[in-house]
Amino acid sequence: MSDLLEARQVDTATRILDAAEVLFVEHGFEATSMRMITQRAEVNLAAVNYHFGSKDALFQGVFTRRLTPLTRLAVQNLDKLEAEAGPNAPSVDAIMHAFVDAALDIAHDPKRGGVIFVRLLSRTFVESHPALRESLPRHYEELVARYAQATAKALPHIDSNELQWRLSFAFSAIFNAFAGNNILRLFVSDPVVNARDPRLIATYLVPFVVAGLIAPATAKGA
Amino acid sequence: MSDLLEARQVDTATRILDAAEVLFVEHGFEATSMRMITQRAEVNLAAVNYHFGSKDALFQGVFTRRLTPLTRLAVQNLDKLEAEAGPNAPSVDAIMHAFVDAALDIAHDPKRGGVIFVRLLSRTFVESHPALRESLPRHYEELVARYAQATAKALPHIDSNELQWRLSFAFSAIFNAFAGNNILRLFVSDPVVNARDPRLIATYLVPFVVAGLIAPATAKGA
DNA sequence: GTATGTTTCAAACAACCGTTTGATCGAATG
DNA sequence: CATTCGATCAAACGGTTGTTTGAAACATAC
Repeated sequence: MSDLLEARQVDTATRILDAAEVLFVEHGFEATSMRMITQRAEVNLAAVNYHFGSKDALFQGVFTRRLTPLTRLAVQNLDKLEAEAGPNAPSVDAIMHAFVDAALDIAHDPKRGGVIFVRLLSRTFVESHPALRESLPRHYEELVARYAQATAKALPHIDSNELQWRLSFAFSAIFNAFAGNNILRLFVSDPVVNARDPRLIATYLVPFVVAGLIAPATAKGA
Repeated sequence: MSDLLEARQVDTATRILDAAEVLFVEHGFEATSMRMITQRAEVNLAAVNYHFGSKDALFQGVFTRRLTPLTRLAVQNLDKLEAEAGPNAPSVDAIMHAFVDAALDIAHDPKRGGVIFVRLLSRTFVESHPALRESLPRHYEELVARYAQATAKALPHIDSNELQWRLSFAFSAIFNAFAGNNILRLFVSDPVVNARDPRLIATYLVPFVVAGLIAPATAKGA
């Protein structure tokens, strides 16, 4: 068959990954059934187990396909930043931009998952599913260590305990924002803010978390 | 039988609510089965449907029991704050403390749900389950309107669009922190920070979100 | 004591879950 | 052409899901 006309007929495994990616971010892992996935991918029900082994393994497969490009990009951005800064520490603003820009790049590139994967990744971080509690950290260890270390260098007056809390808060805000969870929408019926465009979100997001990170150290003897 | 000795034998419906509260926060709504709930509550399987009608309705029941005291307390705290400030606007720091203190009060009072309900509430906000997407906003409308309005008065130089984003980020950080989702634990194998005591969290949390809220307005023509 | 209305109970319901099976297809290899 | 091997398929697997049923147990009122 002419590989020119029918080459678009994508791989079965890829079709499954694409379908699962969308459904997981829409309904969550537990609420997404095998039958929903295979139906959307237009493949046989048994195809998931044949190609991936199990539903849990498929979940991991969805991530391993996308995760490496993202972490590599985020680390590259930080590398470049530190190279430019030379002996000085890059500013917290620049560090946070390096991270968020990596996510934005992915979000605008459908071939690397696009906004759907960014939302799925964020949602998964927040919900923390057991099937990924072991595999995800391995992918991220270097990334987080590098960013935590860079932030610590930029903020030497914040003790490491408080800084770790602040980074935790900052990433909470970042991941929730990218996950499309406009928390206000949960209780305000008609929110002014409803855009899901990550680039727009980042405009307001970065200054917010930077301000929180660089705030004066909390008094110890409270 | 003597109501003195056996009065502690609590209501069946209450036993179900208590059991469901714990299980929902531990495993999430979807992953918690009726049989898990009734087994923990030591009641018959049919009791849930008899007393609440359905699993979804039980989910709502878990919230309506606890939500009113929490929102009332949070609004009371804000009332008191504004009364003290007179014509002046309370500081953002005081406003955020009013909200967080309400959550802390609940967290330390087992009779109003304790830390378990605070975590469940936070988790539910983040995950946003369909069964509550309609009922929760009604409970919270006044609360959020009041706090948003107070914050707007304290920060007149921030336009309402940006302020709504910032509030969204701030509540993301707050709810995630109380939900016990130490995001860093997801990728750092041995986090320095691992405490779940809400009062300890709040020590670092409030300064962080306040700094983010009161940061200079983002330049518009970027 | 009898009748009334509420609560509890074991059992079963249909529907769905993730997974497995064994047959069948299709293309590449000898 | 025959064989082999990976991919696809309909069908069924055992198990769990939320919910319903009808009888039994209970308390309350007449």
